[in-house]
Formats: sequence, C-alpha cells, structure tokens
Amino acid sequence: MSAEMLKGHLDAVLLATIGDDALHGYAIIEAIRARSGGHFDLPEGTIYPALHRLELAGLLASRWVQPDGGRKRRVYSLTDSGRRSLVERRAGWQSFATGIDRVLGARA
Amino acid sequence: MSAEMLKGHLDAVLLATIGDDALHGYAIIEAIRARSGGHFDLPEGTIYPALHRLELAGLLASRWVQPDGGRKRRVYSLTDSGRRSLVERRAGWQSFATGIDRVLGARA
DNA sequence: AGTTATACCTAGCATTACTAGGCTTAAGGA
DNA sequence: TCCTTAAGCCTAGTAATGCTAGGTATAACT
Repeated sequence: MSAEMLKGHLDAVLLATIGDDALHGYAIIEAIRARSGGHFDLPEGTIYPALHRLELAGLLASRWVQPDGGRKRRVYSLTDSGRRSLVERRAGWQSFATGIDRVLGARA
Repeated sequence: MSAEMLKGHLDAVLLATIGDDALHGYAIIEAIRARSGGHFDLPEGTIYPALHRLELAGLLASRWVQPDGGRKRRVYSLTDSGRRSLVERRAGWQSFATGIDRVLGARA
C-alpha cells in the first residue's frame, strides 16, 4: 500500500517514533504500525539498515539490553543531534506537504 | 530545498499540474513552481525523463506543436488512464500524508 | 519435536530524481 | 553583424534508498 512513497521520509518516521523512548527494532516496527493507524507496515529489511544508517550518522545511539525473559535486544535512542534533526525534519515535512497539497489541489 | 523528498510523488505532481490542459515541459516546470508557492523548483533533468516514463506507461500522450513564434514544443495531455491514475494518486497521497501526520504528531 | 513469535542481520535489486552535460532556435543588445 | 540570453528539448551516468529474499538464534507453546 505504501509502495515507496516513503522515500525520503523514513528517517523522520523513525526519529519521531523513537522520540523520548528507547526502543528496539522490532518494537519500532510495531509502534509505526500502531501510530500510523495501519498505514505503514514496514518490513525488517527496511528498518534495520535504516537504523544502522542513522546511528552511523550520529542521530541515534544504541545499546544491547538483556531482558529477564527473551533474547537480547538492541535498543535505540535519539542523540542530541537526532533531536535537532527531528525538529528540522518535522518542519521539512510540513513544508513539503503544503507544497504537494497546493499542487494536487487537496486539503485546502 | 526539495532535495529528494519528492520520490514517489513526482508522477502525481505532473499529472495534477497538467490536469485538463495541454502543456509542454518548460511550461510544466514553471507551473509547478508557481502552483507550489515556490516550494518546488524542479530541474529539466527531472521533468523530461519523467514525462517520457509517464507517456510510456500510457498515462500521458504527447504531440509536437509549432507555435507562431518560437520553436517547436512537445505538448502533453492526460489520457483516460492518466485521469484515472490521478484520482488514485490523489487518494494515495491523502492516505499517505495522514499516516505521516499521525506518526510525526503534526497537523492534528 | 515441531511450530510460532520474537529478534537481529545482510547482499543484491529496482526505482527514481538529480547532476552535468549537449543541442537548437529565436530575440535583443552592442 | 556578432554575441548573449532565454526558451525548449534531450540523455548518460550517479547516488540514494527502500524492498525482496534469504539467513541466524532464542523462547514459548503444543
């Protein structure tokens, strides 16, 4: 359904989903599905490389956590740079969406 | 400014810009710039290959026109299939934008 | 013991917009 | 006349990025 419209916006989605929490990859996928109202059901092959990319870019930090039951998880949280980037990307999205809305003649 | 967020939405932008008119490439670029309120200033290297792609896909039809003054222009208009596709893409955009808005926590 | 859900990962692919060039014709100024 | 600028079209190659399809491991449930 969300073929590849997401291109260029995935980073914002990931940063916003993690927000002030510390989430692991699998939980992020579920959170995106829930928060988007089912619009986005992203495969692991999309999420994991993207998280690595964002960590490499210094926007995310990760640590391994061993929960009481279950296997080890890699948990991600925003760095200061990531928080700043999220603010920018939110503004960027609004600007972009406004532009598209105008051209498509939708949503006033 | 519109780095490559556009990915996956350019086709909708082109179809909507042409709409019920018959426009040539150069005019399309200017129309997008105007209608988007300056948000999108797309280079020719983006527009022309995209128009060819859409024509190949049967969503656009083109013909050469010789205006009184000036050189020949290639003028594009929507096919029936293109009109149908535009309707779908408009709906697709709204669905997509709603999903992103929810995740980003912006625009209600 | 086998299946399912959780949880992580990667190589390779396909799509797509952009960069950077090139070509032609007409108009306007020096 | 010559030169520059704008209008107008095009393409080869590049870079980015999300997805497909595969693999691995652990825990819980049947």
